[in-house]
Amino acid sequence: MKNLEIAKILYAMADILELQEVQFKPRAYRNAARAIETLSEDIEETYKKNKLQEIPGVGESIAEKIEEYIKTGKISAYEKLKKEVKIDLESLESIPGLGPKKIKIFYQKLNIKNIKDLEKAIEQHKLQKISGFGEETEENLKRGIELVKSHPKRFLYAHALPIVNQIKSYFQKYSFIKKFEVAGSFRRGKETVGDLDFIAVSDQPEKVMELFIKIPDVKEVIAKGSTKSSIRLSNGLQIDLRVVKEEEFGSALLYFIGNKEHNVEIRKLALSKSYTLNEYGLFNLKTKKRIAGRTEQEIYDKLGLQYIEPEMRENMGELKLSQQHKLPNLVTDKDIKGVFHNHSQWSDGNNTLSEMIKKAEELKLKFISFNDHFSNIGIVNPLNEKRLISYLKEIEKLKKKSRIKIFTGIEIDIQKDGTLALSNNLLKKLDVVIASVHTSFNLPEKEMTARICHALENYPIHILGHPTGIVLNNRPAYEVNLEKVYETAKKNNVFLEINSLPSRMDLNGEKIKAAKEIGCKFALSTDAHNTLELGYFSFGILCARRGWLEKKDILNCWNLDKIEKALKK
DNA sequence: GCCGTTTTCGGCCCGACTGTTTTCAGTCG
Repeated sequence: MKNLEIAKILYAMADILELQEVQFKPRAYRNAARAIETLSEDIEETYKKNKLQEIPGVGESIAEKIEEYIKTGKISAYEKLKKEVKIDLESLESIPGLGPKKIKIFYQKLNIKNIKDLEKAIEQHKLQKISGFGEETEENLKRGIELVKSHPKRFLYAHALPIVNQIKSYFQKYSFIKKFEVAGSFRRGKETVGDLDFIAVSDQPEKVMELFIKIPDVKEVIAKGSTKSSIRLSNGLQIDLRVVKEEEFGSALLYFIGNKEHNVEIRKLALSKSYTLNEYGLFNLKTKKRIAGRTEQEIYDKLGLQYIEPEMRENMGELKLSQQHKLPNLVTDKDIKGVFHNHSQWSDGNNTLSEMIKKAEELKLKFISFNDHFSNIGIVNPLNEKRLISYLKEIEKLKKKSRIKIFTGIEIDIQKDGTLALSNNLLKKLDVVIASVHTSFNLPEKEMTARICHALENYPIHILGHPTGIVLNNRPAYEVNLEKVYETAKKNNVFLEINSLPSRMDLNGEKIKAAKEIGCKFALSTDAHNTLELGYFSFGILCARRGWLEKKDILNCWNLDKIEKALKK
């Protein structure tokens, strides 16, 4: 798949054009890049079908450039732009407080091309000598560089969750704060968040701001105004807070939940209906009179839209469905009857089988599936054929005592050549076979795709475990043609895993949506290695909701009879 | 460069805060 490569080039072109102060084109390139980045189909296929211009944001000119890339591996317009601008824009733009305009000035005056040059210039206090720049700009950029170097760009959702809860309870105890809510990518349930956004309703915004910059663990106050402030915690996480009036709360939520592209589209829609929308409300364009703003629902209603769940607000076609009142009825935590893919002390888990069962009962689950490792990787204390027999015997015993349904199973490695280390006869004796890639992550795309598809086609596999192999902030996804994997999974009745571990969230929402469009079904896994993680299925639900899934798409939501039937191979 | 429920030409979302210099451009979300 060349989708990401092409998107990256278009983004880079947008950055350069912006630097050259070309009007409007940067946005056109970014729109196209984003659409290509999230395209479920291999763009070469789209090209072969002569449908490039059906991608939103792609017109004649960009289509030609994509064609050129597919044919030659290059886009000459990009090569030309690169020659004109020899600046490492990507890394410079990642520094907070530094945008295209300042980068341009630094380049023209001081020949700064990258972060290293910038650091040197700051050290020698050269920036201050440029008119319009002072000591503080230098200091801020210095801190920005340190930040970029020292902290991961994004925080895991699950790591942000306790911080969100602490901040909420910190503010909710004050009577002059009427409402306090989290927005931003956290509210949209993204698997990682870059920062946290909060909205408060209060008649005394200054007082809220004073409280905010003094919350425990603040390392730095980035900005402080009368209604909007930003701080950074000592762990590097940035937190923004905006205070609004009661009648503005809905429009403020809408704005701060985002995402940005969704906001742009919804504002354009407002304009087309002779309204204007900002964070303070929906207004009549001519009279400037307020039409709505107190709740999100009110605004959606006035725009003729069905309420859109935050997890869907990614400008991926949700607005169109909302206009037609045809949005999916998203799955919720309550719809989950049980969880797949759990480990115990039989392999690399921390708890015994019975401790895990007890916890599942406490969580009011109706079933649990045990899938300890079957592998030749020593570090996970894997099952082998001999130990598997004892494992199954113990589960049989526990089944008799348990109040909930227990599925037997294993998580087995898909070996480098696409084979599994257990015969089909033995595999068929298990209720749930999960097959995953745990070794040789660096295969070329073709080999990796063939490896996974071979396993799916030749073994009685129920679930493909963590299909991309990504470990967030740690290991990239392996190179694989996901579209082919999805198609093969569908053809062979293999459920795609939604792995709920906070560091995996694999498949994520975007990929789930693409797989759903191909017709795949999904199984929700906890991949729990202890009793605590057994409760983490809500993280997987976030992915499912971001992937537009309904109850019917997820095995875990079906009746037990239907689940058992679906697991017959 | 893209796009169309007024449009195939003329638009392209909107506002707060900072740092610098005295009225605003740049950045960010």
